[in-house]
Amino acid sequence: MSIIRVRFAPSPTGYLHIGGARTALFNYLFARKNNGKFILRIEDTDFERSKREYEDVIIRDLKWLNIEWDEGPDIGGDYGPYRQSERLEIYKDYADKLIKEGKAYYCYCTEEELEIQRQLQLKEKKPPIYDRRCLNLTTKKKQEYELQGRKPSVRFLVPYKQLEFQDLIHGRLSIDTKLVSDPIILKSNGVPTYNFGVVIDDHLMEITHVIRGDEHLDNTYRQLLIYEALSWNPPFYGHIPMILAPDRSKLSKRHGATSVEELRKLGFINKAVVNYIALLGWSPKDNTEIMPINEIIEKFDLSGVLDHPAVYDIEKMKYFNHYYIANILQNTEILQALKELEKLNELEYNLQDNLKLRVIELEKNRIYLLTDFFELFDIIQYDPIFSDDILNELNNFDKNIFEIVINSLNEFDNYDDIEKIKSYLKDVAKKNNLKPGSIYKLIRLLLTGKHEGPELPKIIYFLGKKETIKRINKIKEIV
RNA sequence: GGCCCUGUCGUCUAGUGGACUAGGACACCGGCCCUUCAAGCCGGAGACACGGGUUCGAAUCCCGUCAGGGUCACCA
Repeated sequence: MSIIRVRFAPSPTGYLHIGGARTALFNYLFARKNNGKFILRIEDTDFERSKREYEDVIIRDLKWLNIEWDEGPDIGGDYGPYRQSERLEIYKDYADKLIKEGKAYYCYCTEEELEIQRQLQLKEKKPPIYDRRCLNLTTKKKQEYELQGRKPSVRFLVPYKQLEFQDLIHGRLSIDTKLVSDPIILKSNGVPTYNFGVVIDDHLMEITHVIRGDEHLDNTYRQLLIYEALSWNPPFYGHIPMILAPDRSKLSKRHGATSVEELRKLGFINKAVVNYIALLGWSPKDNTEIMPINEIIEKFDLSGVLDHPAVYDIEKMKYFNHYYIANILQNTEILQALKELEKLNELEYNLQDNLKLRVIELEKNRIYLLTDFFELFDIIQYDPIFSDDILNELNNFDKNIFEIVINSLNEFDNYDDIEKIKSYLKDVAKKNNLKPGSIYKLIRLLLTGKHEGPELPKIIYFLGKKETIKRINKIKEIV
């Protein structure tokens, strides 16, 4: 039994999004679970749209998710190169071989001609299938085209038959290949198209299992046919269901945060994201949800992957994030993530690690996104900003309560003990026959300019006596 | 339009002919706690798309209908 080899083969035409990340993750899980190899291959044969910077972003984001590959463009391997743009001469030989054997043919049709043809067929409500007008071109006609300056593309000649294969997720699938149009395998500029490139590379890289999105289901038949023409054994295929937007349409930018980069900027934790997307279309036998990656690997089973699409629900992912922050991550891990996040969002808090760590410890139970920590950071680092409404509210407060609050805070000394702050404030209220809520509200407003936020004793604790008094005196002058 | 795939609470799912009064999680609603917003704890509401079969028995098997998605590029 040869070793299992899988791959993730993105084209660098955009950011790594949730769907791609999940496909990569399932390949990674399958490889790790079966002690196989996971390969990253860049499919950059579309020179118009491919950009090196996208490749960099994809690699960076996969790394952020801790999805690691054994071979790839950045680290090399025995089956390289791992960028299709660096393998161009390989494909041409195989295309020539197919032509020589009569399994492929030159096509001199221009893109415009093909487009007209397609529209015509569509208009007649017929499937847009290439009519093979270039299949039996005479030498004379070919020369004529060449003289016109036309450069031919190479089309694969689809043999008509009933074709079926066993999909790892959907089971037995079949189609009548009469419905499959002869695909172009080499563009007129000599660059392979997707359907040809994957076949050649998957074979040469000895890929054993192709795990990819459902949108490739129909491509599989074309690819299977090419394997057959080349007398190669095809890999196993597993088509995982797509991830849909809440409105059940294809997930895209307009549906909010769908790229890994955006999620990171919002304050998601990599482990939480991985855990969540692993559960999109798959669940372990025992229905556990929160699992560290090694447990996911251990429990992962491709046959347990569902065959119907899943809707992406960022709210549930937020809960996972909350759970990881509150219960799983070490404070130092959170601190590290916070630092990266500050850099990413171009924020700078001049707070010592020690202080940040204390904020983390005291706040992590109520935090959903890492960015939520910044709320308390802001309070500590910056003076409050008062809106007119808040100023108004402060003016309407009983001046006596003002005095009581200021005096009490001045007399108090145990600012380094949250419990003592808490009980002290309670006592102050009691002694003066006030509802605790009223003085809490006032102090909160004075210190932060807001109605909501972290627990008040915590705020006072982090501000300390000096800063607390300073802020109160400052606002007192205005009101 | 052809072809292909799919259909369990709003969402992710458990379920593989009897253990289903259909279980869990997020979200939602209510309560407790309480100095705000939360978090936490407790409770509640909420689904087998529809119609036919097969069977003693169907969420589970078959057929049809409807609905959703994918795909039909010199994009991947």
